Amino acid sequence: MKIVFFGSDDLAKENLEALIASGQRVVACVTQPDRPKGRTLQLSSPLPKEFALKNNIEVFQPLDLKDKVFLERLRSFEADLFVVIAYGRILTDELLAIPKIFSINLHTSLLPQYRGAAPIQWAILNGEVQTGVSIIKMNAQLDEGDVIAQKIMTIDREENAVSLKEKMKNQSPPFLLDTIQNIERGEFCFMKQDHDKATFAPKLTKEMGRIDWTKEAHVIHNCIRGLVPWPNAYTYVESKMLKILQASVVEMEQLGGVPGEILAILKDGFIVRAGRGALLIKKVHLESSRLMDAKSFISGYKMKVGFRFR
RNA sequence: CGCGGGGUAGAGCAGCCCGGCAGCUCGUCAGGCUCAUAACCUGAAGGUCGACCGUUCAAAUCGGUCCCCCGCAA
Repeated sequence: MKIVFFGSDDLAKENLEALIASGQRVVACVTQPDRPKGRTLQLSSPLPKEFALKNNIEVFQPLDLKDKVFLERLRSFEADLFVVIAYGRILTDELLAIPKIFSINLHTSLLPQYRGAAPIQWAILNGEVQTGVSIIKMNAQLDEGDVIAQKIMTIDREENAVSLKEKMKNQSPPFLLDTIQNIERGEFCFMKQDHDKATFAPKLTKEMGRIDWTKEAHVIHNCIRGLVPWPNAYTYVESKMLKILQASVVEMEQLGGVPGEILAILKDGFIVRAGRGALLIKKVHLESSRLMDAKSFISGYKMKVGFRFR
């Protein structure tokens, strides 16, 4: 099939790669404009762009999706299908109407749950034990289109947003290819989403990462797991921000101390009291320093039992 | 010219302001104590103080140039 691909991140790039490898005719790739990135503010390209160019696929990075010239160029490909994965913008009806069959979107949740920008992270933040990927027929409303296929995936107890996304990068391409083949053969149906059951996964914010040590240990743990690699769960050591990148919930019967206090220092980390339960902190990243294991942090900064994080 | 922190033993840091013996916690190795141990005691190994240039009797420390890492902001 003739496909126009829309996507901007690493998950998109994996799927684009799989589409091309499978022999589908990807005729164009639409992605976000290059943006300044990093400390040096150097312009950087979305991952799918690089990949598309290497494969001699025409790349579009429109600022305005209603731009007449852009729309005309897209029409001129006479594509069968638009495939949209983490493109980062809502497509208009006019755009969605261009392909001969329709436009599909691969979304990283079991819709109607977790519509929006950060479904992977929110599933973990809420302590879900399963999530998945959905392929829907797109309409102009955000993640509301009819479901064509879904794949369920489990979330392990120690899974974090990075490892879960990695799983999806591995498992979504075959799922996407199968689904496209089914569409090609006409072997598919639409399942309406139950809009009453819809939940939302809005963009993450920096503030969400601030650890409230009076919360239950597993809630803080979900925050640590769900907010990597950005914005991360963090607390403060005096005036310096300390990101906590990896931890596990510790079952302890009797807890002394107050929330945020270091209760013990062990070989593989240190234990901090939460509102209920405690956490074994394993990996941290102190402001201005680099990522380090918790034991190194304790060694270098002379942390002692009884120290209290704020 | 966006703001800021940093590079010192295998890891993490102090020392720099005010130049004068290379330090701390952890790890490693050897030995001791112990019913035992991740605890405790004794000892040891391990360094181009990011690189180069300059100042000085003397530079981790002062001045200059460059390289690399990180946080914020975007």
